Amino acid sequence: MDSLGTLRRTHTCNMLRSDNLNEEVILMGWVLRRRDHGGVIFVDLRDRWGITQVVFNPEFNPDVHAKAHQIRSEWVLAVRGKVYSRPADMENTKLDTGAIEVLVDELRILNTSETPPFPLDEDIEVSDTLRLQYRYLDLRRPDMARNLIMRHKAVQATRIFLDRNNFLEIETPMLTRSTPEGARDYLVPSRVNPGKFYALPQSPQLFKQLLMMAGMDRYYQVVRCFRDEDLRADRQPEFTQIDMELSFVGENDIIRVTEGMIQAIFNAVSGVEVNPPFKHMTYAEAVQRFGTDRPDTRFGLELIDLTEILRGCGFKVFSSAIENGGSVKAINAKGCAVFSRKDLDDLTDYAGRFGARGMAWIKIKEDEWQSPITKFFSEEEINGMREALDAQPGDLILFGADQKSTVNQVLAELRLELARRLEIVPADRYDFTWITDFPLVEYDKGEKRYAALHHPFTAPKEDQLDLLETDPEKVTSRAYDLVLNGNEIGGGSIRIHRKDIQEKVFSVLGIDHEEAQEKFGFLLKALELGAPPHGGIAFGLDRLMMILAGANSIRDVIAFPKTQKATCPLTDAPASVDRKQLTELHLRPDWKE
RNA sequence: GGGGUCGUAGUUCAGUUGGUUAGAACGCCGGCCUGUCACGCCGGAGGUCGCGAGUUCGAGUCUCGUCGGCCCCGCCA
Repeated sequence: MDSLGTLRRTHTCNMLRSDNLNEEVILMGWVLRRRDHGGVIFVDLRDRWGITQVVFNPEFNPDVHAKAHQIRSEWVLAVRGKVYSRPADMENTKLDTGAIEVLVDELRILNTSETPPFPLDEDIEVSDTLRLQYRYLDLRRPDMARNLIMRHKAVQATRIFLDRNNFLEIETPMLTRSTPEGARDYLVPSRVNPGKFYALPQSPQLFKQLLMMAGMDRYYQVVRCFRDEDLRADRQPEFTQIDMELSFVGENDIIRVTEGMIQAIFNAVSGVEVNPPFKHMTYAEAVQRFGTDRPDTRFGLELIDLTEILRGCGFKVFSSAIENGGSVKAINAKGCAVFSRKDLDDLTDYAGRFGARGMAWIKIKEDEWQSPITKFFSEEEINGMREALDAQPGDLILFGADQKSTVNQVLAELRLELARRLEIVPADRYDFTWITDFPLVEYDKGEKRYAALHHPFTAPKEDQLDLLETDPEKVTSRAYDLVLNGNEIGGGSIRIHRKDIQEKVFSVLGIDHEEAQEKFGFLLKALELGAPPHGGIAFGLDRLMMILAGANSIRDVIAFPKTQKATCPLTDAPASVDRKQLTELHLRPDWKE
């Protein structure tokens, strides 16, 4: 006889309702909580579906009741009993199953449990190390279980939607070659080929393009990607993308099909209606109005450019920033003139974290513009600012003046911080924006060369090919990002399908012919052998789920995530390996332990 | 590589100006309790104050170092 005996589960712990009265049922699950009254004993039995109260009554079955006394938290039980309605006024409206209970006639203890290292039944914040060390307990908690269930539903909806739209799910290699562009690779030494290494994919980019060249038309994959970079709340060394590529399409075809996919995901996961088409905004507009290419458009506090109004003004910090090619922009924090000196100091400190060397401000009062810097401005400049900012009494103006990129970054972050402080961010709104017309490349001052903003396979706009040689920074690419509430959740582009253009772009990026052949020869060859026009996109599943789950970190939507040091407290990975393993891999174990 | 912050009972936390026996709540253990649902009542056990050094008559508290968690910059799309 196995440990279940003859018992087999008939219902989950979230299934029984008043309709089931008098049915004999068998439930299995974990003991969330027991309430032992000496006489009657109540146990809240939990599985991933929910909670059902089961009752042990000494008058009904003394033997089972006696056995139930020893039950403790997180023991695993099988119970057989009959469904009863709870006595009048004893229903628990907090539980889906709160109208009923199961009076137990047979109890089978499937397993005992030690006292758990942290409570599973409360919303207490437990330390992350402990949660990850005992992740299997953490995942029993309803919030975490809900997140994983959500994630499953999202992936399921994705597969159904894409299948109906004639996409093929095709797997690409996890062991591939290192790519020079982009993030640091995770490397895997080759035993069979001494001194050579595979890389784990940062994305299946080249393979999915090759699949288009293979005629697969529409490809997708829910795929793990790897990047050996430092972690953040929204960055893990391994993460999952919904990766897609389509042939014979332009930007809008891809945008249309993925909007449908997002709609299907939201509907399946949370029943939230999203309404495509989503709005579009150019990169230039996003940077101008919000200081970033992933604007949170759920609230105002937009950046106002005062550069032209204040050119040559008497305040040297501003005028010299403008003379040096920078800009002056400002945010009108409506009604914030009441901010204290400390509030302003805090905001200045905050701005400092993003490179601001200071933060000028003006409080708009009924009779004056209160600020240490007002005296530097002419009446014309004051009036110009008043008009541009729509400054009204009670407002607070916050300035940024520096190189353009610094001003944008500082004010973009300041804007978010202000919105949080003012609590003006609508929590249950989903604001989608497509960002388009990105520059193809930007100049990397450190590396002294142009770097691809998206990646080196992104197509330039076809009417700007001439600019590639003369003024690469002016070239607009055919890339697009989908931004949701200030988070970049997806990005893609129409790719280069002509060999001559791909070679030209490589050369702009400082990859000479020889290097291009060595690293991307196989792609260039494929472009010579009938490559169709194609493009694609990839969505960050973890980030999307984080937003949908209302979580603060993608760790909360990943079953077994890593700590910020990229370790796993559960398995203790990464770990040392035997000398023999290293030798086999032709690695020299000569570092210090 | 850098900045910030945290580390005290199983858990979440408090701990005054450096002061003698380090507290609370929950949990745990024992007892009582037949309608609770965060059950209740009574009693009890439980501490390498992350680790190491230093200052001091005396360190949970101050200093330095170190390890770890988290947030951020750099990095990363």
